[in-house]
Amino acid sequence: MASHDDKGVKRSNMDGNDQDSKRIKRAENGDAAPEKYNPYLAHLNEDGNGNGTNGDFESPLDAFERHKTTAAQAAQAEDSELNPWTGQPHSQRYFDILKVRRDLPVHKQRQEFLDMYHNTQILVFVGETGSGKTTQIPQYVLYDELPHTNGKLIACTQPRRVAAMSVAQRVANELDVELGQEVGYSIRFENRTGPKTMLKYMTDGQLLRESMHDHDMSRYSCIILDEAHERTLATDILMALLKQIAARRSDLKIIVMSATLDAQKFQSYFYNAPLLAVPGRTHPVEIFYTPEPERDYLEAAVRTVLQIHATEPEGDILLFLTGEEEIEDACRRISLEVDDMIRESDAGPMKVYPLYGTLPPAHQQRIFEKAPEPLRKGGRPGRKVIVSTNIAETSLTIDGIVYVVDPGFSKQKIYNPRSRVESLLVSPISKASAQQRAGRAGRTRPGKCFRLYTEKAFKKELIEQTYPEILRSNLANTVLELKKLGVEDLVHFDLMDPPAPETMMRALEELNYLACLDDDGELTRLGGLASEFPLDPALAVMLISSPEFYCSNEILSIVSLLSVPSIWVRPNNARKRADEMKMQFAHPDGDHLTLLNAYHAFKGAETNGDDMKRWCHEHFLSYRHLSSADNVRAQLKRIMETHDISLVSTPFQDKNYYTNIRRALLAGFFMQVAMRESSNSKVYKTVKDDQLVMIHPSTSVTSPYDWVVYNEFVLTTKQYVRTVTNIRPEWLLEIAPVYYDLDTFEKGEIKSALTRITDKVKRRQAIKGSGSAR
DNA sequence: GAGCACTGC
Repeated sequence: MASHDDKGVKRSNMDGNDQDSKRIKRAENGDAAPEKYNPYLAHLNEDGNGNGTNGDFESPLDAFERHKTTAAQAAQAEDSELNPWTGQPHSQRYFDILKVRRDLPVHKQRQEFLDMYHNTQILVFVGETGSGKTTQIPQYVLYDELPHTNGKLIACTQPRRVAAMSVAQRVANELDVELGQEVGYSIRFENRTGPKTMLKYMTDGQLLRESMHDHDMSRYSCIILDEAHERTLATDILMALLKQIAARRSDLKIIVMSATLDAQKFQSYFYNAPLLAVPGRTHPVEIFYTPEPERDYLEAAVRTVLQIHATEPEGDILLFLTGEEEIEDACRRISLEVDDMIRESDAGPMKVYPLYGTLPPAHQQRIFEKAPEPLRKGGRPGRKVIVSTNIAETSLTIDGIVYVVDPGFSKQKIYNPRSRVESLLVSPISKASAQQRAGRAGRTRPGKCFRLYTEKAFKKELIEQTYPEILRSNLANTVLELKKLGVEDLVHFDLMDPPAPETMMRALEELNYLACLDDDGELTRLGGLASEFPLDPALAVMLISSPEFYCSNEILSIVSLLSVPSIWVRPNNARKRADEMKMQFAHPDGDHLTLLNAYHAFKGAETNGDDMKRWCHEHFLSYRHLSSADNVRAQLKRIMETHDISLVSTPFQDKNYYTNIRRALLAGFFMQVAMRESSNSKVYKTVKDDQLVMIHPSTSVTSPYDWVVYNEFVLTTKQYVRTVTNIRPEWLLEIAPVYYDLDTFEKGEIKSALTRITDKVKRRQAIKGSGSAR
């Protein structure tokens, strides 16, 4: 409804004067009645025209005054026999949970919280793990915002979907309501909220998406940003936006919730907002450092795990490593050594579990199995060890961990704006990360953390905080979003950590080439359309342009496949068979086309009624990722339909079926093109930035052309381009004439090659022109 | 002839 041009217009009337008047009326009622805090007399003050809670019943809430709730008052309402929000009798489970809730550290400070909340627009809340902040604070707000009186919602954002879903479920139980009614959640692909919803958990990215169509976030009376210390891209942008919105909307309250470390940074960023700190509930963790730096951290890690097993009392171990390969390797080594230990020194049994994101969920679940029993009655106790990436640092909590082994490294995304390459690099972790890792040992009882670096290194070499994502990313997508969000002046957009000017410039340049921004940096129609899609700008532009190439159905499929993790499965023990299977789908001219073939085969088998899990397994394809591509496709298709982007195909028998698709790829990816150094060479040079690259060995392109378009640049042992498709250079000049304006090219092989091609095309056109009647 | 930290729309 609101295009980005009419921002600010709708505000005055949408906020609702009648809601204000209602609020005032209620305040008068309350003030007039001396019994205003007695919920049981509340109905005597009612004017009888149903401005009460959701149903027609007497609720203790009727005596509440917005932004004046006290902890005692709220507690009394919570103790009522009837649910104050629904009028239904409270269940026994409700009262059981209530007892547990009142035991949480945060409960003691409910009044203190409310006092602060009443007196400020923005509040910084610091609570360590186990404080109960994520579940309780939104409920404290609920009892103070009284959403039923003004129809506005309370939002609580989470960086991850699972968290949004599980916390919403928990809070629905705590409030004794059905999930999706008074309490709901909203994540990509799933909106479980309804007309009654008052409290909504959501991912930070989802709130950002929403705000693209509601620049003032006018649906909400309070927005709680949880886990703000994680500094996701979405949280950083939301913080800056909310800072702006707060100035326009005095009725909007904001709570920023974070773990301890950088609370002051949040405070000073939000105009010295007041701070409330609540202690957590964890057990002490003893920290050990190595006296000398370790040369080989993998070896040291394996050794430490075995030593714990040999000498420390019962309790499970968590070892942090950086990636799949390293983890599988460590698991093998630990298992072998433990077998020796059992034979030689009667050690207890030990089960080793790998844990990383690309592991299928069923395998991930295994980490929750119990530690093994002693090998014989009265024998040494069994133990489990989990060897994990950073996923166990934030996303997954495992109870029962007593020992943590921390070599001090993780893979981190790095962005180099000069070469425009994002890559993963094994880097030292931050102090905050190290602390978080250590904390994983103290969730159920006192624990120990073995850091495989010296205390001096911890103090002197580790940075305080991991750099926020916004400083480590290509910002093309972000800049497009900001433009759509109505942020006019990017340079003065008040981000907590402003990215390097060069990164901004690169993003603007990229968007300008993609015609999403005009030369003045204004959003174009294409740019506005592109921002509607949850895609990187190049993919969005490719999708929007695809009808011009008569293949939007196919490009839609390809874009979806490129938006999910790889659909190819290649188990270590069946690589050859997996590769052979992949060859069945291979298209000699391009990996994009191979992906499409696999997808079409998948959909064909589905129509046949095959058992798809089995079919995928047999064809070494990932059922999970193909299904999620299907999901993405449906979402993108809906967006295309709402914006009248037509879905068309070239008939499959037409000889141009694949050519059209290959040409359409260039509409978005004309900047990701490489030219072969010389014929028969394996080395390519990327256009304009002259990087030397090789085609990734996973390719299905059998006879590479001199020119290829690629989906991504990966920097591993070598510089590779991955997912490549053969193209003809004359297409470049035709499809992206601005970017391929030869005057803008540095002198070199690429420029001369393109010049030759331009001349050839001109000659050919001249002949055609003179030869045909047209 | 390699690899894929994690997350999100």
